[in-house]
Amino acid sequence: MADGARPVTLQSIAKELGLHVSTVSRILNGPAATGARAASTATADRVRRLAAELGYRPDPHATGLRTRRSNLIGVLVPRMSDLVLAMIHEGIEEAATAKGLSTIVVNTLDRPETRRARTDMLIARRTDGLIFGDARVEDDFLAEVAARGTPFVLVNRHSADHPSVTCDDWLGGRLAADHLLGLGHRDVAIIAGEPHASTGVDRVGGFLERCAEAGVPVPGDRIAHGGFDTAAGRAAADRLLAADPAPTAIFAVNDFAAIGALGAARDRGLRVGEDLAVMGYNDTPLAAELPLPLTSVLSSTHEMGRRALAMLVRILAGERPPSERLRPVLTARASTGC
Amino acid sequence: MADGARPVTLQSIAKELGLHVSTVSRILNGPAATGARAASTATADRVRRLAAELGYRPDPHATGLRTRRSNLIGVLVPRMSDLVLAMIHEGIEEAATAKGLSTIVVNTLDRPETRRARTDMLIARRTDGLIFGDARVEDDFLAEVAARGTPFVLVNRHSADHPSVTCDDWLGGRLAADHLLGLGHRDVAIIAGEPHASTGVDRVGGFLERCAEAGVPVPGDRIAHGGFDTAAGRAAADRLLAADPAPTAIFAVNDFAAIGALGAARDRGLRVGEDLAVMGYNDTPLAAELPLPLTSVLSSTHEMGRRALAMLVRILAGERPPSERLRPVLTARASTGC
DNA sequence: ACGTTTGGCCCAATCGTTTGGGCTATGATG
DNA sequence: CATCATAGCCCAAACGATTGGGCCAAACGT
Repeated sequence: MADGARPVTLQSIAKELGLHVSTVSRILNGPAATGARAASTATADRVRRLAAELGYRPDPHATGLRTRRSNLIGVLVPRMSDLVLAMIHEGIEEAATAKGLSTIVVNTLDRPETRRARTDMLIARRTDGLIFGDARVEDDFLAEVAARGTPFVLVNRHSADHPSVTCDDWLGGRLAADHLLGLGHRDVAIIAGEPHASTGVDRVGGFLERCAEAGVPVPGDRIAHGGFDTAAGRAAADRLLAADPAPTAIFAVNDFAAIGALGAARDRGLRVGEDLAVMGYNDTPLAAELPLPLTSVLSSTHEMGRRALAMLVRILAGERPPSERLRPVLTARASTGC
Repeated sequence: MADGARPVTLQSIAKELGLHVSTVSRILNGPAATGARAASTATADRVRRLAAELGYRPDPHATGLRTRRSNLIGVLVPRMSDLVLAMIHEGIEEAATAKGLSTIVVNTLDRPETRRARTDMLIARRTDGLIFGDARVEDDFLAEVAARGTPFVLVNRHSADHPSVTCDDWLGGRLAADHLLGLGHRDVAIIAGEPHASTGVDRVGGFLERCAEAGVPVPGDRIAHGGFDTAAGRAAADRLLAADPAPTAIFAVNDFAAIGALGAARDRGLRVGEDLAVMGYNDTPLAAELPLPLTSVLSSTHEMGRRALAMLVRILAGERPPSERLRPVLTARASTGC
């Protein structure tokens, strides 16, 4: 506390105590090993005490300049207003804080130019590493970033063999299919999300695989692509439900899209959970609390974020950790008649 | 592009061109005024060309060390998984990018210790200024931060006379009351959110004021406090609807709380829009797309974020801009029978 | 023809830390 | 008693950019 004018630096502490700045530096920050050799315990105590009293905080600019490490991690997400990404970021931040790192988050809006510009900016800021939450199925840009030598991991979506932490979306898709098939549905439709996101692609893939195993065909016109948000979900459901006969169940690869589907169903006078089964994905906090609780598949977003950061830290330390897939869990609720 | 080993610095450019580093610095960055006096246009061109070719990016650590500016803004929010804050942040980020600034966002979870720790960290990182999205009605901490000399603005919630950009929540509350009164409701209830947030307090205040003007009393047991999320909204609505007689309309100060109320109403067999009117606040993208579209009051979150950043920039420039209140707009939908 | 301006640069200090080497007593060792 | 290790410090050179002053020559004014 109690500064006001002059910032407190190693210099000021050193002078105050009649020591050399390097001595103070080693005491305050050096690894215990060096610290021990650097000064007597008595001196070290005096230094630490004064530093605490003065509220000394090393200048990250100076440190960064010298060490070439900023302790900053860049996080790129399509947009933070997507709840899933916001929760992942909370996990990232939690883990980062524990490691003394901070994050700079940027919204790329899933737009290549924005993404490139923001990535450039993050690298120009000398972030130590990046976490991409907006990987695309075919993603040359990532290879480019890798070639430039910037360490990064992917989260939520995977791409090629770049290190990533994701939910096992393929399995999640299978679980979803399993659930609907178990309820007796034989004519199911999918709101598939954007084709460039592995999340959607895998969920659909797993779903279709399971359906195929059960001998239930899902023709192409039962699959509607589009965005991950409510409006897109509503539009997609409108298309699907316009068919005659209409499907008896809809699997949306995202809770918000599922909510849109609920709206579309209602507009058609369908009773969801009876005439039509609807399920989502991610098990957002909202899903359980909706007027009509939504069956959904939980992907542990928070945990994904934490692990992504942990993985990045390992990479920064020179390791080459393998990608991770988290286990999804299905929770059945009223929207599928449970 | 095309580096690989040695980072490109002013030095490397200067040496390559047989110039002095200071000359290169002035050309590349100095204000046009100095730039002109710094070198001939021919030299300036050569420098700029080479810099571009080599992909020179000034080292922010070095710059920051020298200039004592990091071009980083710290943003503190209760949590980014609150859609309202996420959207505000998008606005902040947009405006920040345009000014060459970046943001470090942290979640304070509305917890004082977390908040203090994260603020310390942001200051230790030498952020140029802070934006608080988690101001409290009685907030000594802000005074403390101000006393330490850290420039900041508040966004979304105001407190004391600290500079802030908020929605005119009082007016918003009045609009809400106006709407319900206009529909003939004379027994209304409020899901009021947390008492430490000015958003909730003001919305309730304006609402009550308008009701009083209309001669419609709203007794204390018609006001339920709690969180801003769906679960809290459901719990609050459960309490309110348990009364006999039950209110005919509920004003929730937040869309998510309103969604919870929708659930509670449904569980009681009430037809929202007919037996019971429910309205929210913020006009989240979700509100219009819900199975039962929600009447809500729009607070331009994006704009709020942009303005908050603009205001902070002015403060950093030494000005003392006045606080701003943005105009809310009510949109009537099916949940109030429209 | 001889100041004086000024265009075009270069010098060097500085910001705060980190870190590979000293340097000097003191105590232990042979 | 000479030698050596060691504890406990100090020195100084970075890191990369910024910035108030020079300094020199060419152009200009009278």
